[in-house]
Amino acid sequence: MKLFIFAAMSTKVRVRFAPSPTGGLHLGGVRTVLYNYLFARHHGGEFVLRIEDTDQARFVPGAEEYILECLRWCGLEPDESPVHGGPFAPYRQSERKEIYREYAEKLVASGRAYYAFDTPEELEAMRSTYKSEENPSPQYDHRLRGKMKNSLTLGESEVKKLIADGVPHVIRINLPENETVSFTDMIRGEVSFNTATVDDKVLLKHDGMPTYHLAVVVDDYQMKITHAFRGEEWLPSAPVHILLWDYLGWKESMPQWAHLPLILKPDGNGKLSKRDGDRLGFPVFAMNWKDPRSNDFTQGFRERGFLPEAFVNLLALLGWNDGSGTEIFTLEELTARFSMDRVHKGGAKFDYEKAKWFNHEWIKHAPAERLLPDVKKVLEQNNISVADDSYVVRVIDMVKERCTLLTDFYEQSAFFFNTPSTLETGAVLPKWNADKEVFFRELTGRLDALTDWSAAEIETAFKSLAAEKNIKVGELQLPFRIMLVGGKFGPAVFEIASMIGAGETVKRINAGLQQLAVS
RNA sequence: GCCGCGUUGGUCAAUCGGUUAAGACGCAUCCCUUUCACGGAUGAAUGACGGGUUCGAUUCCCGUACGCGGUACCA
Repeated sequence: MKLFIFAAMSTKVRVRFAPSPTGGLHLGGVRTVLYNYLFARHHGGEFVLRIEDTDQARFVPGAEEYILECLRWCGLEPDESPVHGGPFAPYRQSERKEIYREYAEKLVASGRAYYAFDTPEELEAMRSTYKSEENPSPQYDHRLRGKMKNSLTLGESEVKKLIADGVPHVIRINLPENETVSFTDMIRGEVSFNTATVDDKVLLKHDGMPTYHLAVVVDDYQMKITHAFRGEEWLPSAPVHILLWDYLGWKESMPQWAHLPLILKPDGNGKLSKRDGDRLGFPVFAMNWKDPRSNDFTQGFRERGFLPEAFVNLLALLGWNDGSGTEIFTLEELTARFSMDRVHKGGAKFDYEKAKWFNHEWIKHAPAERLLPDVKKVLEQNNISVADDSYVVRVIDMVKERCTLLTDFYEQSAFFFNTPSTLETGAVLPKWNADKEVFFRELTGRLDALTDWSAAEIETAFKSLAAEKNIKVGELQLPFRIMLVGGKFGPAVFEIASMIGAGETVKRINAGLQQLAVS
């Protein structure tokens, strides 16, 4: 029993999301976070955010904060991160710089890696001299490393001298000539590669920073990561990572891998990019992102009017489903049902129409109180100030089924707050006549006399006058709507009249009468 | 070029050898509603191709085609 408990504790699930802070957070990135989060929560494990900022040239200030804010908005907070802290700090690779060199040197000592002194120009020269029709991109591999400037081809004393002289160099992995590396991917099953086809990846760069290949292995090991999920684009370099786990002597603690399918552009093929969103008119980033260098601005799902619940829901279903046919899930439900073996192998084209449907579903089913802060924000952005929250709550309940995006609440409910400035008179003009004009003129009097300003009373007054005048109620409802709303949309007219009050209703009728007369 | 991974309606997808091949989005028609929606009903639309294995293949195997990813001192 004791043993069992120990085993259970030692295999506690730990996963990580490891983005590089180079720009806005792509929807595919959020999905990777989600699957990590869901898997961790499902198994009672921990979710770590690690920042992969080993490329100083691509570092973008603000990107890390942005990523954290995205996770917060989605409700996918990490247990450990640069700001949350944790037992394995630091969580920024740039702050772990010294750690990596030691392991790289260890690999050199054991012959699994070597120093390489080739300059960028020399590498370029190598590529162009060996470039041919059947080999358009020559690799620094077992066939070519013997022809390059490295500790395999140079004498020991020369290598020592070069290093002592401070000549810039990198450390590259020394891959076997012909070995099969295979592993079991949680999504794809058995995957294997031959080392002959992969190059001697740089492990440690000339500036002392590790490349992703070294850093991901060292950090996953040190942070006790049990399951490593990443995009499918990493599959080809998986053998390098697996060999590294082996060469470093950590094979027993290597995480289980899962390579997630890509999210594809809706038209054509290929990975979905920010450009596709710009081109097709939908967001790709989770939140607004402004690149501090180019000042390039990109709208996010949040600002576009998506609810985080919907965003998370739609992302979960993009590449996974539980087989039941249900599509609307809360985070809690997703956590309970998620499993990696139901993740698809093939990439999924992003469908913005379906994304909007998810949001619409969430808005329709959300309690008005949940929507209140967001709706108030939308109204305020359109210069509608809200004094009475309970009034807005009632408005939300009346119009939410008509709102696909949060931003739709503006045009769907503006008439509850402001007198419409322009009326769509064209909708009633063709059938407008003197009888109707008289009806509305008299209607104002009847309404003024009402003691109980309820929708039912208004409707009764409206209908009995119509009967007296011998006009079909249906013929009168549209004009009434146009006067109150301004257009052919919105909830039941009598409800609207009841909401905006007697004075405002009469005022709008008179204004409408005037417009219909002059036009 | 080479290596790897994929491929069920327009899109997301179920099926774990035997089904009339679910369901959802979108689309169309109808009902409800004398607005717009919501809701309800109906419909059109799918296994890339060729070989095997099998009594039986969408499902398993092998090819081919196509697509994607990788092929950096980027992640």
